[in-house]
Amino acid sequence: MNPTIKDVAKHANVSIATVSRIVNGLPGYSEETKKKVQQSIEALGYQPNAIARGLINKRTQTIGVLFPDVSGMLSSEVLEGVENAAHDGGFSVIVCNTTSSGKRTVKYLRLLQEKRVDGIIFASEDVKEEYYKIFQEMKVPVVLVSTASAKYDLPFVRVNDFDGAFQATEYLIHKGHKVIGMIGGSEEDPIAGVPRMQGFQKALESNGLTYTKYHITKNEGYRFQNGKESLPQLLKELPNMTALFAASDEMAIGAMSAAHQLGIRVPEELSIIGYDNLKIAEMCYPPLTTVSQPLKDMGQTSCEMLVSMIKGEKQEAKSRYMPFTIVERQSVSDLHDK
Amino acid sequence: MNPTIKDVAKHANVSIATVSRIVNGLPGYSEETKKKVQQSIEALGYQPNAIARGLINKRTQTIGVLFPDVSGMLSSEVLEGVENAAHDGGFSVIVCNTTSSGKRTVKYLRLLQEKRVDGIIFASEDVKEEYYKIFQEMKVPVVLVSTASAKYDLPFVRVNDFDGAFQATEYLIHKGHKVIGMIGGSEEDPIAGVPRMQGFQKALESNGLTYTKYHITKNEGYRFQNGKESLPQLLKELPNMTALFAASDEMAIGAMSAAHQLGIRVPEELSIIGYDNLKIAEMCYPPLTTVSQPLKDMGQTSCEMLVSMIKGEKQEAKSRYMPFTIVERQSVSDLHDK
DNA sequence: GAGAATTACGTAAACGTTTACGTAGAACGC
DNA sequence: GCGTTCTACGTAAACGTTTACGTAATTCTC
Repeated sequence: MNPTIKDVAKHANVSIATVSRIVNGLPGYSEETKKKVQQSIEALGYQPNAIARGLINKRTQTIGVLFPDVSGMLSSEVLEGVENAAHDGGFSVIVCNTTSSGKRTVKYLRLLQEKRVDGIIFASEDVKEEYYKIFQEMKVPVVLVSTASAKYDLPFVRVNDFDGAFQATEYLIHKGHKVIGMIGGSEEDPIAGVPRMQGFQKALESNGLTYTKYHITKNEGYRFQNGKESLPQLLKELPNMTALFAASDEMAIGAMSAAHQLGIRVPEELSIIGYDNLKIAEMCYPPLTTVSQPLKDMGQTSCEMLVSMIKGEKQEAKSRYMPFTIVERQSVSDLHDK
Repeated sequence: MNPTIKDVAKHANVSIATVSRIVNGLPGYSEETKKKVQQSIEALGYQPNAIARGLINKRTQTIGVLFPDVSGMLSSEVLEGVENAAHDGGFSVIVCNTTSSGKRTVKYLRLLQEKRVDGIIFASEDVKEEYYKIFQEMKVPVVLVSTASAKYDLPFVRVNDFDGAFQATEYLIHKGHKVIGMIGGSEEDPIAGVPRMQGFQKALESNGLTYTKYHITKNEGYRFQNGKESLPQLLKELPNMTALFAASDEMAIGAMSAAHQLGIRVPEELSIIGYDNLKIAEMCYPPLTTVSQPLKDMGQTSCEMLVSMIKGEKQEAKSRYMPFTIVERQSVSDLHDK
């Protein structure tokens, strides 16, 4: 098997305690023995065993990350940030794909509990009571990213969706649009669904434009297909609509795709603004104007928060709203120009 | 702290050995004590400590996955498959983002070694000697996904890129195209770069079409931007080109984007076929015809192979070429129809 | 130059499991 | 009824570390 600290000790003719001290940079040995031991380590190719270490330190230097959809573009950008910060902080990350079904989440949480992860990042999903109980049992820090919890006091990192939607809508209004529709998410979704619809509604109303429930189509998810199917619906309700706000980039691009098929030119006949700023937003044609969530940053800061909580620096890290921006590309036209 | 096996033993008035046997389903106790112990486990909320278990079993039930670009769409789809299979096999996955630079790869490999992962999945990157040495030191199974190694005998899971490129090109030829360009990857890349160019060349030549080095633009990467910049170049060399094969979907979509800007209609004036079949392939407009790599499947089977190697079922799992297919969408026109 | 403080180690317990081995009692064979 | 084989446990070592504590030798203090 791999050489252990004992082998090194024997080889260098010292005790294991001394080797341990040298490996961990603790004081208590001469320069001479240090060299001797380091040579033995080299010679044997010794690598400390993190498992044994974890057992005694009660620290695994590992965090768990739960995503409802690992392969989703949103998740993967957040993951990149998380992984980055974790690595910088000396942690590894175990990814768990909860597949947006509850049963698997609990299984994963139990697994992470058994593996004694030092902390958890929980993404894009609502925190159910069941989950929260396990969090408490585990007694490890948890931070929510791209979600939040009304019921439980857990630190989160996200953008203010109400404001984001509000400003996206006002952006369209300022471009001279008067009849604006929205492709929305789910009314059941208190995180990304409802606030974006409310922001949209508020923007219309505070700018003196009419708002009815027919201005929004509701969807189960936030996928391409949802957007594609929503456009015709919306068009039926609002035939003279000149612009629309989609609650996700995927839906926005779905709508663009539907528009192409219907022979509606974007942005000449229909302006579209999205939400997320995924990588695809600049790849589609026309490039999508959208509300940019700093996804990677969000992953990164959430992980930094978690790490500092683990290290005990901040017992109660406080939640953060991340800044969003509207990135202007070419899917929105300015009616004033005509 | 969390209750340990000792606490359970005390609570149930048995020895820790008995508790261990019951927890692990080994024989050697009466139904009566089993019940008693299970009740104690319930009462205390005992969860076995996987770290302690790992220490003694020399099995962590964890695998490491190395990607050069975690947030890339290709990686994330593969990751989903890997995660899935790992979970089914009772393993957790630690993700590592090697960021396509070598230095970090070695650091990660060392880390995985310290954490005593049971196996490694290595994706989309060339296996350098340095890495291979560590693989050997670690003495754990490794499987390559979406890559392969000429020098080292490591099992891989991938598609045959030469064939894929060949068929993609023939697809265009069968649609009546005579002047076909390619947006290629890197000549330095023996995995995804060279074989795809060779497949392209071979297809042209065996169908009696002219091939020159000007038929291919070479690129450092496989990204959107590479494709976008390549189209004008290619058009300069081949002004009467009617179709092109891009070595990745991102590049294909980059080319589509450039075409839009240049006022070239796809597919009427220019047909484009991609490679990968990422999710964006069906989201762009027009939807991209492309050669489909079963990304998720590849992740899944590579992980299944790894797990069975870990379990010792197959000492030497053999490499697998996965089937690709050409999925026809709307970015290629049939010249015979005119 | 004697006592105190410091340095440079070594010893052994602890972390939470698994498991080889031992053993007392029960069941069995005849 | 006596030896044998099971059954149902318990004991203790082992996995590879960290670390509190002990101790001998060295250095310092005056």
